Amino acid sequence: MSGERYNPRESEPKWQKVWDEKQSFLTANDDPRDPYYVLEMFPYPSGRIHMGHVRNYAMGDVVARYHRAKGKNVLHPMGWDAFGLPAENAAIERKTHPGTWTYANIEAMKKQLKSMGLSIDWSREIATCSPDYYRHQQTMFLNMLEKGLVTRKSSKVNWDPVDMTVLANEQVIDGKGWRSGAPVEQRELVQWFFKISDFAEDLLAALDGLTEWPEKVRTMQRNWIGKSEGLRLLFEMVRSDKTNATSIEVFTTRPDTIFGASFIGLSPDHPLTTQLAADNADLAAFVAECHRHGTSTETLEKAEKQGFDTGLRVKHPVIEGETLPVYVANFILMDYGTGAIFGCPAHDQRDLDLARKYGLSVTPVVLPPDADPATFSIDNEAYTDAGTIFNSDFLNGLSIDDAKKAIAEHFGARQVDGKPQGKVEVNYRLRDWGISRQRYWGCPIPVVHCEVCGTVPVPKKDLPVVLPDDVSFDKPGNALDHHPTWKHVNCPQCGAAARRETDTMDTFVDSSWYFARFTAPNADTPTIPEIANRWLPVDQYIGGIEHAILHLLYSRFFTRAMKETGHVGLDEPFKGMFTQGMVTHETYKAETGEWVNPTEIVIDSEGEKRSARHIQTGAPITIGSVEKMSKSKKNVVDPDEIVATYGADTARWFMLSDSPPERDVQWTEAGVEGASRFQQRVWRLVNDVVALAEQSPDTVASDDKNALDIRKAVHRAIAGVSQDIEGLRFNRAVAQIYELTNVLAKARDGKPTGAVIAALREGVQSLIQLINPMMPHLAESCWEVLGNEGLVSDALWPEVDPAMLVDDEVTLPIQINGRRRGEITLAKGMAAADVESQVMALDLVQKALEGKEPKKVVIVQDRIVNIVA
RNA sequence: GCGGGCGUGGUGGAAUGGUAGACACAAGGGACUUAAAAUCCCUCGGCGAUAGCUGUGCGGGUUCGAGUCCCGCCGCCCGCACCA
Repeated sequence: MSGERYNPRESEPKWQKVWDEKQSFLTANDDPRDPYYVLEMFPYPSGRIHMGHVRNYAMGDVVARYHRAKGKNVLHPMGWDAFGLPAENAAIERKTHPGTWTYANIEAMKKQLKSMGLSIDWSREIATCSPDYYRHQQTMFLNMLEKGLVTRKSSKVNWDPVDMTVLANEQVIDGKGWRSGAPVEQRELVQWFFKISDFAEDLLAALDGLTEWPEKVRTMQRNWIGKSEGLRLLFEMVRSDKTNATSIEVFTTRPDTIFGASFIGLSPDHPLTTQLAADNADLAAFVAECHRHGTSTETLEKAEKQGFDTGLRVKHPVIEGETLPVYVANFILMDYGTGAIFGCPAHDQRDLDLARKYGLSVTPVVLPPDADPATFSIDNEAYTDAGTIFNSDFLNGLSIDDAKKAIAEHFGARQVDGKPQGKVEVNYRLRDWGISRQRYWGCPIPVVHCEVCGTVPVPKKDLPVVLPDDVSFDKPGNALDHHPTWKHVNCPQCGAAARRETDTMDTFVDSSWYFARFTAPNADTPTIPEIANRWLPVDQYIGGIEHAILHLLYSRFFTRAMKETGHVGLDEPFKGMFTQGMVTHETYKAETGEWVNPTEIVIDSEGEKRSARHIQTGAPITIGSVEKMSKSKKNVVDPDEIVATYGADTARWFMLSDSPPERDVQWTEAGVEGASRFQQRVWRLVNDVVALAEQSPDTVASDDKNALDIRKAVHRAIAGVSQDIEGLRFNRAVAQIYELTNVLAKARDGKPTGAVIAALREGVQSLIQLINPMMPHLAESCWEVLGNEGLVSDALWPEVDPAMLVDDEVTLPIQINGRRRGEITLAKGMAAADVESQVMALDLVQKALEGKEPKKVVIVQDRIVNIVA
């Protein structure tokens, strides 16, 4: 028996079947135990899982199985983020329906996930492309429409010319579409929006309460929301025949620098610019030029500051009799603030660049600390740091903050055009969330456009608005719009011929509430609020950092919107958030420069030197850098092959060991083999101990020192592993399990007495329970060998005996002048005076002191002794 | 440019201000074997024969004591980026 190797290929499917048959991981909503909701970001059904999924779901499963063992009612569901463009591309390439392709992929991936042995309640599985799911999304869209959380407006949008659809700001990365990578163009389109900006302040403020989120993610969201406090300020215009506008409104965060103002800047898209350009061909050409360059971020960055003098002038608001020129400038954005600024070149680099180019005045008004007001001047670098206001009449001598307050009061009390000249205002960078996508494979937006009644919601009794099946992807663009009949309907209000909305929703809408749907996946309503409120927020959410802004911010907004529409009773969907690192692998390159897959090469090691050659041709292969696994670099490892070769437990164990979970992990063949060896070691240990116990049935002399040491090691491990799993430090939990295994194996090999064997028997029992969340199949097999009734998956987590964590002796390091010179083993908790007399009596101490008295003796109880000679 | 993070053996990484390098991988040596695989044992930051000295990117500081805290550099990574 003990000679047999553990065979995961036999054992893993066996236990998966047992779990299935016993419905081990089904979760009841009415279970009275404490609820615990653990969720990993659901996958896009691309057809195959990758190692990133394995890592993500291995972590989630550890958390789920641990809390199950701790007696919680654990919800651990899985679903599919099933709408999206790849299905349409596949439809074009393979002449299949996007749904056919998607559901086939779901089947394939589900099989793969099941082979991992995850403790998932598959009865709650959802696919966002199913009408059973998206009908509720349509209901909520209409609820949100009623509540004024949805608008339709014409807006300049990011247009992806490859995917032929609109992208949200968040989906544009470095000026390129997040999926297609194509440079994004600006277009003017009528779009549906969720009014996420109404929640900007709340979304920002509530970040402080998300204490179980990574600081990095919170920071990224804070920056994205981009709150800035400033002043809206009216500049009175000097009369001109070019326009009848009487004032220009600007937004500034630096009103304290108003005495240094030297021009007004307008966005090329400012209404006044547009008006002036109508009669001014040169200005029109300038604006057109700005638009040409205005699309990609890269060009923006390098673009020179350019301005166009409109000839208009405004009155300087605080310097009597002085006027300022009005420029149109290429760097001013229309959709931030008011689309107009006042330029203070001395204290803003962009303004300075423009001022130098057009010879405008540069007056410093903030004096750096220690600078001499008589000689301080600005060269080609604006001064943006703290200082004291000068050259500024009634603001002189104030700090920047005080000056801001003073000038806000000053302008608040004055009137221009019958309004206060200045008004304190808060601005956010966060824009409304444009959800319209000109695609077929998405959730239809349930409205009808009627010439008479305008935009009419589809009556709720007519939901869901279902996607038509008979679609063709022969033409580029929106197949829904191209469908011959689908969009032609009668107006639900007046009955006249009308047109269905053919935009579908951004797939980020689908993933903004799936976590709520899991709590009642078959309900007739989007949620059953009492049930959702019991489960939510998700106790532990785990996923990739790439969703730090998009998905997590949208979900936070959507949860608030669901609260306002009565579907849930809370604001924040995710109490604990964890972002795991990527899975990386070495890259391999042939002499031809082509990337080569790891399976096609063999590594030769000679000492520490490694070289690679092609298996078939023997051609030399260059070992390249370690990179994120990607198809393009061919440095991917297929989870199916790993499971087939080593088993799921080995893959899971390796994904959890060594690297801290938030950091990248490097997949190596040697590492996997190490994990696999450990699996065999555990199997052997358990079998050996069982055999020993059978031969030596008599038990327990509890004062046996060796047996006690084993028990202590076991309980230390239980305590440590529990803490590490709760803190998501899986690599440290793994290390502690190794440590315990080493202790137990050593005891097995050391001619164990009856008492030791009894302790060992208990020890391996606990060890298997500690291993269970990580290698559940192995654990079940060992559990069986140990002669337990039932499944280890159903067993409660071992209890820590606090008495076993206490040592009555402790070994203190002895430092002399901060350097370690020796150690002493004393009774734990010994009084400082007693410790001192014991330590001072030591030869090594007396030798070091050379007969002198120590200057000082520091004793930290049970930790350290430091003697200052 | 702004914001955040990180820098520890050959490698991945441990270390509530208290014995730096737990645990693992790689490497080297040995045992068992006809041989191999598997397994087990030993060594493994550097210098040194030992005692010892030295060592956590670099330079300072606080402290009885610093990988950890503070200041200043250097390097790498990530995010945002004409947001007034």
